[in-house]
Amino acid sequence: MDTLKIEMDKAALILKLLGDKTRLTMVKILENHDCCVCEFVEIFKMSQPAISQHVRKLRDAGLVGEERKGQWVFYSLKKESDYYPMVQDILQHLPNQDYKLKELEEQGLRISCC
Amino acid sequence: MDTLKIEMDKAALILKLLGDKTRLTMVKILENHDCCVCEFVEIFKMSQPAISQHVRKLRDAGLVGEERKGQWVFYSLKKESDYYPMVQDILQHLPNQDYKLKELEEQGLRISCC
DNA sequence: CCATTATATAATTATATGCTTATATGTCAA
DNA sequence: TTGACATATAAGCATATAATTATATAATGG
Repeated sequence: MDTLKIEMDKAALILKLLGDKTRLTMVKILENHDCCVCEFVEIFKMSQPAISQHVRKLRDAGLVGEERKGQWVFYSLKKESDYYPMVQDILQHLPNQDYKLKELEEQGLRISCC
Repeated sequence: MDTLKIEMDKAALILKLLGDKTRLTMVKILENHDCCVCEFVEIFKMSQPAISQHVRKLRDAGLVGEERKGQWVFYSLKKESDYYPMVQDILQHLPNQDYKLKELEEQGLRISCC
């Protein structure tokens, strides 16, 4: 048991963040694929500001990083985060969400810039 | 990867439950020791109803079980829960909380009935 | 039965959260 | 520069959450 420990306060904050179906699904998707905001808008059938606010919380906690590519901002899981090992352990218990991206591709809505 | 998967909705609910410092600490303590409400009251310096409401949420989710022993009701982690494997994976990232029970014992407040 | 101790529940309140609408910022292409 | 598209931010509102106080239930021991 030489895993790095996370302070209880911080762990609770991270779990609260992940304790929202939208954000949890976002993170699960980001496990395998980077995504931009407009893709999430399509996937979750949710307004752009709502999505923006969710990813901001994930970013503020250091769970995801952002990278601008032209008009788009792509989000990715930050594997360097102190919390990443715990997040990974959580994600492995969740069903793969790739089908959501597949649906996007079929509709021609997947962004593959650059 | 043959771990049983948890539906996203349910996983989010469990994570939200654990996304509270008090409940998260309770569960971490219960990992090693059963506890009764009055012990939690001492540990968290919190009112009895507040504690009661927290453990109720954990019980409603099936994360903990209760067993009456005389005047006391002891709570324990339910290892049979579908969520237990995920919970276990989370707990391993948290610092041991046994010192909280040690403090109780030193004050003679640990309940060891039966 | 009564008093004490432990726990649960109900009602209330303050704060947190997540969404909406409106608006601002940023990039691209004509 | 202007218009279109992508994203971010701010303000407002409705609901959820966690605490408190008051009260109810349950077990124990005189």
